[in-house]
Amino acid sequence: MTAAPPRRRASGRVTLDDVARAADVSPITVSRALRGERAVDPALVARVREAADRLGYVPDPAARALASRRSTHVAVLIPMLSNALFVDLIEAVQRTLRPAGYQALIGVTHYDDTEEAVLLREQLLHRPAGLLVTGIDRPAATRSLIAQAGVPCVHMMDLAPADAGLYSVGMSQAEAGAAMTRHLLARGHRRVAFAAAQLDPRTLQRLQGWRRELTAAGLYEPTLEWLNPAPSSIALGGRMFEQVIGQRPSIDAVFFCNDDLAQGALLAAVRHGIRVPDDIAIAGFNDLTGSDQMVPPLTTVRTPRAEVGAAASVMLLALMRGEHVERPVVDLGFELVPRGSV
Amino acid sequence: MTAAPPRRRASGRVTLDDVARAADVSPITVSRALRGERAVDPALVARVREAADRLGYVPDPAARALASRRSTHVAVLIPMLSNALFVDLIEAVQRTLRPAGYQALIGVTHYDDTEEAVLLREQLLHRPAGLLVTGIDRPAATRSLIAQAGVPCVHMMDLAPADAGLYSVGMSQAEAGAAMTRHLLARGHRRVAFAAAQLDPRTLQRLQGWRRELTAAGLYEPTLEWLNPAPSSIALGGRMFEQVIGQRPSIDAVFFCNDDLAQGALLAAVRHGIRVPDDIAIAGFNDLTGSDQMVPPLTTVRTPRAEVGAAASVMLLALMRGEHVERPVVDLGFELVPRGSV
DNA sequence: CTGTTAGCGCTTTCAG
DNA sequence: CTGAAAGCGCTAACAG
Repeated sequence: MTAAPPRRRASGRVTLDDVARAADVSPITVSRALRGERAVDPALVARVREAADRLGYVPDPAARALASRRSTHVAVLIPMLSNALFVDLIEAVQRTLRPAGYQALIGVTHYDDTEEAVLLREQLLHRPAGLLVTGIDRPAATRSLIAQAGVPCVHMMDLAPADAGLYSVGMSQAEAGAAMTRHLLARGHRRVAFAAAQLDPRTLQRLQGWRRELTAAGLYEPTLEWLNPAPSSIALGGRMFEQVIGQRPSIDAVFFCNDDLAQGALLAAVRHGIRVPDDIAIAGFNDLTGSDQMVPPLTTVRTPRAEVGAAASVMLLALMRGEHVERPVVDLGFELVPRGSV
Repeated sequence: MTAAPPRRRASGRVTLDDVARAADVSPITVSRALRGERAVDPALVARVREAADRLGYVPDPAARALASRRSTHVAVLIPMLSNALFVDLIEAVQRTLRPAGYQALIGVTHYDDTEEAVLLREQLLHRPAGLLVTGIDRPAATRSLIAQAGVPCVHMMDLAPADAGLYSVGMSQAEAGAAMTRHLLARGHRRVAFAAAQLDPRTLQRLQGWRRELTAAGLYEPTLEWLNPAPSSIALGGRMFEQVIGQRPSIDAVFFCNDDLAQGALLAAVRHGIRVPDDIAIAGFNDLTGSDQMVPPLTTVRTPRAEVGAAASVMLLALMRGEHVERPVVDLGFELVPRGSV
């Protein structure tokens, strides 16, 4: 009785075994040599490397994921791609993760907690090696989903409390809001409105910063708050600005929570022949593309999103290697950018 | 000599075998029932489904990819995330692919053929189930890389020649460029410049459309072309506009290849006190966010990128299922949007 | 229509 | 420091 003829599904692909045979070592040694895991004789490593290069060997991610229960994917959750802020963030993340052999899986939550939870669950099935999420505030269920996943996670664009046991790279949104408010006050503005859309957690923190400073100056009034849960956009900024000047002509400055709103306001001002900053000052947030080209150029706060994306990725890379991270909370600060609109 | 005791690495995960045991069928039947592949007795399907649901079974993508040599990933290659056009495209792609169980792997080429080839090679290692790329024109090496990959591919935002054997969903960039040019001529403009940045293939096709119409009208002159290979941006649009009016005051209209350039030009015009369209008309392309808010509102061409993303994904879905696609080339057209700037 | 068997290509576990 | 054996969880191939 001879054994049934082997029916191979030969893929034509160069496998670890091929390399092992070529280098005359066992497959596991190839695996270890190539991954740099455990100590392997330098001479063997060189031989294996040479053979792998010669044969054009490339590890199969699926096989690797199956055997190790860990993929080369990093799930990245951001609220919105149409906010240029997150495009810069994503670009930096990709630029850092790719050379290290990781693939970013981008999930867009549309600022929706439920959608974020769904995306998270989906991504977790793919056994990502790491997780990059935007912000700290989220429902307890989602927080524990992340904690239970057993996957390292770094939070971006905000700072976790030091005792939360979370990793985060970002800046204080409240401080940034406060800084711009102080700038407006320092420039002599007294009735400083705060106009916001979307109302996501970070926006609300900026609102807190504004409130704090205005209250400290004895200038706070609830009627100075213009909050709109609709998605932020240039068009909405124009409409909100028209509301403000129509309903409260005494307001002499508007601090918009995002540059797109402020840009829309600036354009509306041009349309209505309102002089900025003489009639009214306008400030934005994030220093998005085009803000420096507005007429007048928009005073804003530059947020270090590219730096955040890069630093968060570097931190995640360390965590994925199982390394200890000295500073789990990294504050990258912000920069007030005074231009002509204030 | 007894065999070594089985050392299970029990992952705690519910596997296909668990479901098979619970439903009292063989694993392969579970596999087939759940995938709807091949005919399986409806009664068995129901039993398997019930067991799977009860146990909370979720297939492991890595195991599936390894065994079938096909993942649930779709590689999506776009030139740039900072062009809002592609954000809309990506959003539509994700919205179509995700419910069908596919994950979009986004690769950004930065309008670079080499980077595109590198990304393609990387993605192909992950054995994507499908491929979505931007545009038709690319080096022969990259084209054959795609052809050799044995993975269905749909091209977006441009139309392949009918006999190329390629799948594409988009619109004629040249026709769109021509249409805007005719509009400018119809509005009485005679010295119509074409200003472009980036100079990617689709931009150059729009240039061709403009050339054709201007030549037909006997108005073509090489000095009317303002081509700049730098990345497109609002700031660059402003600078290019200043060049045009500084060096060729006789030009009475500028057709920008993208809205961000045109927006920058419009802002520069406000800055310089140039009246648009009285002194000079300005036209854009793509109808990006904010174009309708400019002063005056920007005349542009609306490109159906969301529709393209959705239709291309639907076509790819069919191809991935191995279905025959009736119309491999789908022209979704474009729409001239006359506003105040012309 | 259902099952058996043999892998996919890699890494883990346990020894040496 | 190196290796042998045993899967990871699933599907392709080949029967029946």
